[in-house]
Amino acid sequence: MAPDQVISSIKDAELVAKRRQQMIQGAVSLFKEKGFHRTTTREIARASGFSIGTLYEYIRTKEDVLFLVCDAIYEQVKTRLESVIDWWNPSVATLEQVVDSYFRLMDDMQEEVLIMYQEVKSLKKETKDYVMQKERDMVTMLEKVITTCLPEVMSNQDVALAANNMFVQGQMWAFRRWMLQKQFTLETYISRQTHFLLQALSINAASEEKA
Amino acid sequence: MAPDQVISSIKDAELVAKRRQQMIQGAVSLFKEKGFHRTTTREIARASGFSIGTLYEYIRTKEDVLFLVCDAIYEQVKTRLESVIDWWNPSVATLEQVVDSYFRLMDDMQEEVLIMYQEVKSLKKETKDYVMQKERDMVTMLEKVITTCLPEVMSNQDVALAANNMFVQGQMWAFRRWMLQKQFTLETYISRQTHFLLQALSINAASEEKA
Amino acid sequence: MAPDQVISSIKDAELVAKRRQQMIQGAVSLFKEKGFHRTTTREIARASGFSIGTLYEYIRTKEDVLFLVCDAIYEQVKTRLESVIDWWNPSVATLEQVVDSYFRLMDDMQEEVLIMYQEVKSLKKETKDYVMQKERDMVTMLEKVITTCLPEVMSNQDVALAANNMFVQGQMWAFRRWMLQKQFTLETYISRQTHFLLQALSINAASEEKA
Amino acid sequence: MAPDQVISSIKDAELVAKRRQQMIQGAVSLFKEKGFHRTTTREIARASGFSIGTLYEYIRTKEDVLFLVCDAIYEQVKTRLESVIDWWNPSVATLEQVVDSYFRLMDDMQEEVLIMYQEVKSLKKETKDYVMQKERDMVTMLEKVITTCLPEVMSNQDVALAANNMFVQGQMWAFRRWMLQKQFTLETYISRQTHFLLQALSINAASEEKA
DNA sequence: CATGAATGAGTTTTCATTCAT
DNA sequence: TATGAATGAAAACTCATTCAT
Repeated sequence: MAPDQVISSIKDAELVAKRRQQMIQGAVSLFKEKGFHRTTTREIARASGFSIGTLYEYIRTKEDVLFLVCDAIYEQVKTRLESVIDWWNPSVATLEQVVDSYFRLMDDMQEEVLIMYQEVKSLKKETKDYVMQKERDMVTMLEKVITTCLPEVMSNQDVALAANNMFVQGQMWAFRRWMLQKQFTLETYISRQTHFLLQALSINAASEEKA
Repeated sequence: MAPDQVISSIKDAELVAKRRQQMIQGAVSLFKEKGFHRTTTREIARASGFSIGTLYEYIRTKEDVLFLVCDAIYEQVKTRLESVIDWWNPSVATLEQVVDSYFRLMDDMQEEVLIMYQEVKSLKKETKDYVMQKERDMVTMLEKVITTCLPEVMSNQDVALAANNMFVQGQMWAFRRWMLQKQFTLETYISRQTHFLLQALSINAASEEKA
Repeated sequence: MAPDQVISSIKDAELVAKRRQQMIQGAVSLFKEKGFHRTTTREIARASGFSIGTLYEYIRTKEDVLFLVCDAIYEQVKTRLESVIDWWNPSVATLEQVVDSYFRLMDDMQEEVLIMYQEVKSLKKETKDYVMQKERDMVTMLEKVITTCLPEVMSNQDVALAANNMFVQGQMWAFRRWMLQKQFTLETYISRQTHFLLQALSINAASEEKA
Repeated sequence: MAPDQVISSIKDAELVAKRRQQMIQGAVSLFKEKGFHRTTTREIARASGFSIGTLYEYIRTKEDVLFLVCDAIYEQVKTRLESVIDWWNPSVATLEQVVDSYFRLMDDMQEEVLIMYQEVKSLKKETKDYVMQKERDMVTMLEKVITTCLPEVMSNQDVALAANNMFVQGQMWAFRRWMLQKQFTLETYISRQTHFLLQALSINAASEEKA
């Protein structure tokens, strides 16, 4: 479960998990405040509650911290999103429910989403790919929800597009909050975006059917 | 027009403009490649064709360069977008035309869009606000196009939301290219997004009218 | 016999000897590879087959390891050299035999000789003196061999010089191998050096006799 | 002349030469005192009379300093040795003169010779090869002197061996001073070594001639 | 006796910025 | 105006050593 791309000199796996948990917590709050590049490893150590030497017993490089953080965020989003989907009763209402939950999740995790958006690029290719795969997985999950919950048959491309849009619109609530959160409450934002989404989808489907 | 937030020791305004032009050009290509933080001022000076000493005659801090770059990018996007809008013949076709142009513009400026998305946060509040105002202006412009071109009457909120969605979907083509550009050509992306957008809007309008 | 300059917290002397044996073996192969300074105590512990904590039960500082290693090497050289000398039948042939054995010994222990040459200086005065005394002992031994085996009477100085030359020429085979071992096989090297040595000595003796 | 393996960010070549001269001087005295590994770059900078930042304008890594130092030492030895050889009047007396000068040179540069012997190994292969080539050149020079100055014809191997012996015996005066300089004055050392050398060579030649 | 997690002083290196020429 | 040498604070990372278990 723990990303073992990151090598630790500590043998006790449980301890590694615990310390990394502390580390992620400390680092996230620092990254929120000042970004990855402006945060020093010493600050991370201090915020995690241990010494710089100890920090480096659990990671190899500063980038490892970023990776751990990004991975943890994705994992959290993914877990929470999965827990909400009721695969057994597919219906438009279910879809609406998922959209609602997802948007609320994004609201909860605004800062974390920002970190992802702005810092993932600093990961080196290998680890970036790993993290992005998780994002792909989530979009795929949304695609499945859409396909399952909507009665109309849609092209794969349209499903993909809708899932992407929905995914980004959720994030948009976080990374454009300076703009949106002046004009919208979370409730109206969810409601109007859901409305748009469903109208676009059903009509789209309907019009495609006729054609 | 030139952002005079940034103070220069040089008197000759024309020269300042010229040197900053060189600077922006050099810096953009470096930021594309390695991001703001990993680019050094020496590299910027070299890429701009002058010495580090000269660089500092035209700016006060490294952040100034970032500001100049961000500002220039926004200015460029804004100018090109404005040039395309035909305010005198509002119609759905005009709207479609604007969407098309905007998406193609985003395609052209993928790298620059990425810089914006990932580096603006490194600006200090004051200058960040300045740059974001430009983004606000652009969304406002899109809102006007929507209001003007669509026959139906929509709530301000829905217009704002549609404009934001459209704006972000354009950017999404750039910052999610690793995902989207495997599945879509630019043409199909534009076509399906336009389709979704219009269906959502008109249906939305229609349904609101009835209500 | 075991260098008790180095203090251990462990009481059981036999165990101390055993562990230090492991330690020396591990350290020598590491020092050969990367030198004393570039080798870490953790690596030494691992190569010795126990933990870093255990390592420090048997030594006080990293330098102690170096001392132990140097001491062991000298001890080994000394022992092997002593074992070869036949004090009961002094003759030029015996001398030749000693030279031959010594050079072959140096050939066997090239890496160890290199460690000595390059790292002894890192010992602190006290321990360095201890180690160097062993070197002095060996030269003295060679002096005795020379005096005993050669019929001619030589000045103490000349004997000392000859012993030193011989000693260094043996080491030279190791630390100048990049140069010598392209031009000489061990056999020719031994043969020519022996030739030089004997000619110098006898002639010298002869000439001195005359004088 | 200056080793341009080592890259500097400073353009003014003269300045580079001057600063490196300062650097070498500072570093040599530190290396003499505590060796390469125990000397910090900050100490080198201070001893050179400039800041740590400036130090790094003239080199890339700490190892560069070592290379510069080793190179300078060799260059100095080589130059001084060359200057002493009188190629126009080859004779045994000339050979003796060269030996004498070389041994005195080694006496002058004892500390530097020690640095070479103990630290060259820390250079990376590439630069080590470069430095060692200089040593090879010097031995070659000695070989030429021997061949030219001695009337007898010797095998190449014997010439090479004699040159190596002579070379190492000079260095031996430096790196075994703790042993030798108690028993010998420089003068007696030179005189006896010369004696040995010549006797070995001529007799050798003589004996070979007979054979 | 053995272990290995914790520590933090110390090391090399970078780089934004200044200022004399 | 233009240059580029000089600066030093700050950063990432290492590693000998300790000590609780």
